[in-house]
Amino acid sequence: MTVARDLLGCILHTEHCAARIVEVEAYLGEGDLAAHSARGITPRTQVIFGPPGHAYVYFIYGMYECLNLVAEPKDVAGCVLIRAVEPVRGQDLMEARRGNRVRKARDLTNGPGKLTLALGISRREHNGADVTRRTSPLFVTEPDVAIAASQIETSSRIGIRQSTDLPLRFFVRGNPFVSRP
DNA sequence: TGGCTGATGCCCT
DNA sequence: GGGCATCAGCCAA
Repeated sequence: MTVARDLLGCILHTEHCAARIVEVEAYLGEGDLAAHSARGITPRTQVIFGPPGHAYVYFIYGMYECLNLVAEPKDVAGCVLIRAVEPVRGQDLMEARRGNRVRKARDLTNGPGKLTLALGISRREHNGADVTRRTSPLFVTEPDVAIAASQIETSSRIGIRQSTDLPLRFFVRGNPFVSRP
């Protein structure tokens, strides 16, 4: 939960692109039925139970991939879903990868499935990547512009059917790339 | 502007 | 075989 808030403002880097994280959701280990880790270790969820600072990329609804960052020590479940980012570098490439249908700038990366497409993130190439190393195909660096605590807004999580009441979604107030206010 | 729906593949029971 | 941490397009107002 603390990690989730700290990730706001951080910069996510892939090979040719960089983007600022503006919306996240925390998924806890115990008692959080909405989390993929709720039923223990499976082939899909083993990364979540590994060391922190690694990427958990999963496939959903038959066509989208979503990016999480593992937040808890080894053997403890807990991760942060990256829900929206603001492009910083490589915007042309993001547009090319998203296709010509994108009309407004914010539609490029204002959702978990959209940002993985735009940044070129996939299970095959990025699941399990160590995001603390600059040599990694996917890594995170400190904020270029600090996000004040007063700018962080909290809400319940989006798109889930279990544990819908927990206040575990965090986003930057007023940022146009946030998926929903 | 907001609500509904089809697309589509994988994971787990 | 059911359900899913989604998205874009369509429709009614």
